[in-house]
Amino acid sequence: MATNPRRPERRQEPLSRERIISAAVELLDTVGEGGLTFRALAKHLATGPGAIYWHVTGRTELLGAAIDSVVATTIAAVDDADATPQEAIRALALGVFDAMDAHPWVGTQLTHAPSHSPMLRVFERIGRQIQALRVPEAAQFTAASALMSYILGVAGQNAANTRTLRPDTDRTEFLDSVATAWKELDPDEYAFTRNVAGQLREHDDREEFLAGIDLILTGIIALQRPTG
Amino acid sequence: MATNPRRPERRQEPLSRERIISAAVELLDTVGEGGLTFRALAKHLATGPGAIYWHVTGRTELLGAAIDSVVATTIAAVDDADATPQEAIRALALGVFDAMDAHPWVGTQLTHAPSHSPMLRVFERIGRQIQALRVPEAAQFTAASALMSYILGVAGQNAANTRTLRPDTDRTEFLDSVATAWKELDPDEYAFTRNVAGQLREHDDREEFLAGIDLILTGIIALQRPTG
DNA sequence: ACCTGAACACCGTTCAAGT
DNA sequence: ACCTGAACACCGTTCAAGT
Repeated sequence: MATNPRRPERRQEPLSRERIISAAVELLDTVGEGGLTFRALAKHLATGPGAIYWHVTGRTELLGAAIDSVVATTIAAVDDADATPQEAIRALALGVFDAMDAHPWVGTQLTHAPSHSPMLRVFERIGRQIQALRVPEAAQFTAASALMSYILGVAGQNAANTRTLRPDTDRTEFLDSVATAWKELDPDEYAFTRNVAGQLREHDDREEFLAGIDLILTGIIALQRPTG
Repeated sequence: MATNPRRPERRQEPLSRERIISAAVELLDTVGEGGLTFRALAKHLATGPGAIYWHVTGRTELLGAAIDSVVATTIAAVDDADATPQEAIRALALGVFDAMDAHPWVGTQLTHAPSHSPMLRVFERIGRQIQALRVPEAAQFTAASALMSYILGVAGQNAANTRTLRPDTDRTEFLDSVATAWKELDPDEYAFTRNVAGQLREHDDREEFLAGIDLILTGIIALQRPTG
């Protein structure tokens, strides 16, 4: 018998940085940030924890590489060839939003990444559209940064929410529970919050996110220098 | 000799939730997020790690209480009695910004806090100004959320930066090094980023932050319903 | 009621030893 | 060159035992 039909541990390919990172992404998606352990990852790759260190310097770099790979793929997939600058920015922002939605840990790690390289990719693509919007040079950095910060903020909050959530509760159920909690706040101290609790219940995360982008875009367009 | 002039361990007051939290804030400020250990905290309070659990359910709650106390104090100190809505929002945002500056860990933990209560305080105060700006009811939630997300995004980035920084490097030195790194990026892939690298060098964090707030405020004011 | 600190079940990371 | 896995130096958290 030359080949064993069911090897219990298949060590298909040799270990590689690439395989490690994609296994890390898988683990992050399934068990969350806390579940990404060198021991768990090693088991997943049918090896010992030490082996990983040959390809990766440590946990920080591993997390960084994981987001980088996810964001890079997402950003590359956004097609803004025939779009107006505004449309392109919305498409880009939505791309990041959907990536966070699929991988909630991206939201937290986006800011934590020491390389900053995933953020830099987004920043560059936003910036090009800012230029296309004829924003004066001196204000271009501000405009692109504002959009970037907003996107990061939403990412962080979304990640925080999914982290708080029981894995089985769905969106509307969650929003309902928050809205109910808000309605029970002290009427004097939290008058506004109580008042908008209803809007929270019927809100769509993606639309709300885009509405925020549009607010900033309105502000940016007000900076526009004349054509010609 | 009734009193010992130099008691080596002074256990002034009994342990209390309050003392634990303020010791936690002190530790976070001095040794950072990673340095806040139950063992270190216990030593600081001249007790054992187990004692802390009598007053606090665990590390998550402790961190939450720590930001809550810092943000609550900051927010309470912001006086917006005689300000226009725009001025009040700027003052509020700057308050949070300065709190983050003094306590870099706040930036990260603001989103992580499970109670969300520090964010809720800010949200409420922003919201009241949004109402004063005569934003239509249906858009009030969006407007307040956008400002909130932006503030959180900047907070997160700031925290990430100070975390990356060697404790001794100062602001301008850091900005210079980032600007230099940006100038060395691939000219085709990062044309925009290279282009604004100069603006990064001469930028003021606080002003940049406020400029972003103003962009969003411009967008919000465009939503304004007519007076009367 | 509150505190103590040893003990438990984990971590990330290192490193001698293997192939 | 690459992998192995025991070992080290930590964690947060628990809990019997003390006051």
